[in-house]
Amino acid sequence: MWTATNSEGYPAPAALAVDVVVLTVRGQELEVLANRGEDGRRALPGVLVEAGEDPSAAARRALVEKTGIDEPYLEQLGAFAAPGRDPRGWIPSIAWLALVPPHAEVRDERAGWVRARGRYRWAYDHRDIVAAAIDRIEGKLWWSNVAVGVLGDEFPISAARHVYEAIAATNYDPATFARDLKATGLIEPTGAVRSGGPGRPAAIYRFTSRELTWGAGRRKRVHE
Amino acid sequence: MWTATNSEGYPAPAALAVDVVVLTVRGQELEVLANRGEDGRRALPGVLVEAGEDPSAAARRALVEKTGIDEPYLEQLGAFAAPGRDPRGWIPSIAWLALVPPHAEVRDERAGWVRARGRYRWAYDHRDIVAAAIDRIEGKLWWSNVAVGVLGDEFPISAARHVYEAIAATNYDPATFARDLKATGLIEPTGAVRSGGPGRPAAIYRFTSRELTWGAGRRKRVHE
DNA sequence: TAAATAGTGTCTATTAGACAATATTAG
DNA sequence: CTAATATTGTCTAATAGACACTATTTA
Repeated sequence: MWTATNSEGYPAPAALAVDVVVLTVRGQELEVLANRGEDGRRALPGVLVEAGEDPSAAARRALVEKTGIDEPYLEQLGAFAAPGRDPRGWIPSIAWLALVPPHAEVRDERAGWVRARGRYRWAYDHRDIVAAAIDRIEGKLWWSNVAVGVLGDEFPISAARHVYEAIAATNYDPATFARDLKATGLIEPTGAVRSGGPGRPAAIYRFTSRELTWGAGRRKRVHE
Repeated sequence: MWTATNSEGYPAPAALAVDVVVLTVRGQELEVLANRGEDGRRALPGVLVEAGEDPSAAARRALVEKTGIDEPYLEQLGAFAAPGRDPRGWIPSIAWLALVPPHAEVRDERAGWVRARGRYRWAYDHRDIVAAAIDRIEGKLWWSNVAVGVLGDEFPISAARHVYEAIAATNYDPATFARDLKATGLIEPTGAVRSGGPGRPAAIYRFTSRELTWGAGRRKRVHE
């Protein structure tokens, strides 16, 4: 059991942790990066915050340890600090949501992608943290360009649709989806088209900004 | 400068704090409870989390110290833990949003209500925390029953309108407001009516639940 | 009575979902 | 050609804002 006492003589947290919910969309699934522990429980990537370190930097550090991603979309989910959450001692955690492209390299062999909505046994309070991450991204999906984290620089609308469908856990009509995504004002055509498979070549779009931006809010179906 | 070292020999946070953004609506204004410091800067009510204490309990404790409120609407805003945020040392803070009725007693004579959107000098990073609180409540206003924290058990629609207008910083048409608030499904008529001043007596409503509930989402104007 | 507030009804522009119809590619 | 995907266009129901009009109270 880790303990700490501060210079005033009072008990202090033994450490400050960050845990990162790294999400991507692979195939038709929203997936989360998880370590498999010895006891079969999954665990989120995490590190302890160092003295003088900004927690967002620690989250980025945890992410780089597991993947090659250096500039992810990263957003704070909140603090998870219930007593007893960490068996090592009093260690509050700041949870983060990261969105990365599906081709992100996974460096750690103990880590792998699992379905974000799957029913696994999670270590600590990581089940709650993953649930918070899914809620957060569902809520922001149609109001911001969060999906920028998963999509590459340039993409056809259909690729965006697959990402949105996986996050929202629903299916969108291709025509209506394209109309409504364009109406957000978050994407713009590059002018290029992409052929390849069968079917009419698709116009290629990009997000007008890769920073977090709020678009013309849209109330779209989520789930089913 | 407070410091701490954990049992493993590494630097640890000197303490864990909570800060609470206590909001209410008085008159036509969204107001926040603030302490006035010696240097003229405002500061949010806050306490240090005790060992073994749940941070939400610490937030409630900070609130009870300043007001007589025992069962506020309380929601976590997130962790604020940038290095140097607290001159006393490495003290991460978990920020909370509390919504209380306007008649809440203020016990501490150094504390008082100030306009939430006013331009004051704030201590620490409290300006950011207050801004986060305003963003949060604006965003949830028409999607949930958060306003339950400010309104009493029973109220006429006009009282709800004043609260919503202060939070959204806008004016709503009374007829349209009533129609749309009822359409959320979050309120129900008590059957009672209230007369008193001039004008037709108003039907009295209550929230169907005083716990946080999500209603039929509504995209309403905010600001102006 | 006038003034004030509450509540009903209506009109319009926008929007989301569904889906028909057309366009353009690969095989 | 057929199958597959992209894109345009149309229809409808729901919704938000505006506002006219009616209802009921106090002074």
